Amino acid sequence: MVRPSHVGVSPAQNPHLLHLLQALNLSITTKSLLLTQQSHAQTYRLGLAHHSILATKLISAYSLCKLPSHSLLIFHSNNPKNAFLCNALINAYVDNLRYPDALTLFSQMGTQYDVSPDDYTMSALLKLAGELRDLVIGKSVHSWIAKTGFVSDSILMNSLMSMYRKCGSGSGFEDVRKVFDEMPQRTLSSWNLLISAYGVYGGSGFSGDVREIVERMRIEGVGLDGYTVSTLLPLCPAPSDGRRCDFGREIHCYVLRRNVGLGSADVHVCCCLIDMYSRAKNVVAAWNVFDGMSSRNIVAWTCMITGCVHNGLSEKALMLVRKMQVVDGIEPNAVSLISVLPACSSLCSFMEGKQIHAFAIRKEISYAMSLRNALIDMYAKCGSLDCARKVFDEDQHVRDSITWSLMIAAYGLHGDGDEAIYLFDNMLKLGIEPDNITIVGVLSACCRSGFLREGINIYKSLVMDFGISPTPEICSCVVDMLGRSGQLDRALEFINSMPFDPGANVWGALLDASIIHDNSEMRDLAHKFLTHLEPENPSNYISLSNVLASSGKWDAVIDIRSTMKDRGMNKLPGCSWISINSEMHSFYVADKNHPFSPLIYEVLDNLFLTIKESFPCFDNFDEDPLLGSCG
DNA sequence: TTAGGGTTAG
Repeated sequence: MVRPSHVGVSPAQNPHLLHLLQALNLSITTKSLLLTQQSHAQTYRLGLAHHSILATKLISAYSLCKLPSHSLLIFHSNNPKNAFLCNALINAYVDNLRYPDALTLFSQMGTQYDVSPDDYTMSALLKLAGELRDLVIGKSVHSWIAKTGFVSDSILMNSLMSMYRKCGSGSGFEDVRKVFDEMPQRTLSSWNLLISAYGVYGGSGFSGDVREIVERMRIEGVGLDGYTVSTLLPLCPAPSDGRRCDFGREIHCYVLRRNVGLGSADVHVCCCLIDMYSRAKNVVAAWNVFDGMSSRNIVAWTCMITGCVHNGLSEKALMLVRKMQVVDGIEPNAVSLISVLPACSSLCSFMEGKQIHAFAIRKEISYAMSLRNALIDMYAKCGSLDCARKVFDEDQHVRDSITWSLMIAAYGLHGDGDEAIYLFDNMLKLGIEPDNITIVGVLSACCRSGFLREGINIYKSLVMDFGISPTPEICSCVVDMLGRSGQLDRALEFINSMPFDPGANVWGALLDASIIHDNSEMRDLAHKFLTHLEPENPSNYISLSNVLASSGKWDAVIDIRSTMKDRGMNKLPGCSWISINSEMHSFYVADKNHPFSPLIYEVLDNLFLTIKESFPCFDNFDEDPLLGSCG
């Protein structure tokens, strides 16, 4: 294709022009506004303000500095227009999310400026179509490519794959693969886009495993680069997926052997490795990758923090937040704080959580919705409903369905069913659609507060008026509500009417309820199903064993304990903990190892006495098998 | 001047 010639002399003939081009290339690489403005001023000083190559570069440079309006001024001051100027401005609009302006300019190219769109124009439009998820525009460009014979342009075809990957069309992976299959020439990016599409669509429309794509790459002699690796690693299954997780390790070995990317200096690849090992519960391997990195950015630190939190290493996660500032001088951002807040919850470390909140306020990032949601969750789980509510009330315009769900669940957790229902009603009145987690939150709140009628009414209304399909978790809440209120027959009737096979959580709810209400027939039924569904879960045996022991049925207890022994089942004893003056105190059931044990049990005995006096129905309190060990 | 990668809340 013949390109329009630029106005003015060539860079080789004019050293000033060459110098300015180099300066503008540097402005583009560094995204420096100062350098862009200085270069812009120089174009006037040297009488090159209307040189179209410089103008094109200036349009791109101002766009990268997030000033597309400046790009437009440059465009207007250069005549006649050519494809370079138009494409640069269309790209500036697309990159700065000004999609309608990009489309307007595209339509003006032929009508107003007498410029024909080219492959670069189409590439920009494919990016726009992808961002807008506009398949009509995307398919129009596809037709243009087919008509003009640009199918041999592998970069443009890669843009087409990218568009189909973003838009999805119901055919999912198939559309992307079709473009890939029909490409006369492929680049490594074509393979990377294919793998990326596999990740987006989970391989639907593709019968094989992602490993088959990698194997094809090997057969065709295409090596993996940093992009390939960081696209593949998130697809490696964690052990909980029930599949082998060797693939991630194989990729890691490949990275080390071939020094993919820049090996330990490739932050992207290392972050993906940390994430892969963390998901595989191999936090030691994740830590080794992190320690071996030659330089770490905020994402790397946050990856490692997340890895620690997901693997129960809460103290280490909090330590990393301090260390990232001291060692690398990197301040945590909103994502880092969101990642570490669950560590405060799991340690019940209210003060640490509050310090993180204060830090977010100081750094003026506390308004971010995700961070506020994480703060609500942390405060509720650390026992401060008031602080959670303060964050919730801060700005009613910065609330999404998760914000509401968290606050409803917080009231449920703290036994305030009335407020949970009140908030749920308000949420519906404001037109915010509840999702399954909101529903579980409000039903659990009803259950905990003993609000059977209210809970059942909410459930019925959601199914009848909102057309919500009950999930196993929602059904489990209903069984729990009915069971705890003593309506065991109704709970069983509900289980039998469920549109799917009841899972362990449903039978578990019935088992707990039948133990509370001493219904041995229902208890044995629930236990039978539960152990059938989860034969290796020790909790299912322990709960029954405790009940049988309390009623003196020692033969049955011995049977259960020997079954557990035969199957090698061990259950870690439950543990509670509390942080007092930054010191953690933990307690097991009937634990008397704490130095203040005599005092603690004295206070506990007094509490039991007070409850007994207030509620005579608790006369058999200290004979209760679940509480007897405390006294 | 056109394509592809990493961390986050219930």
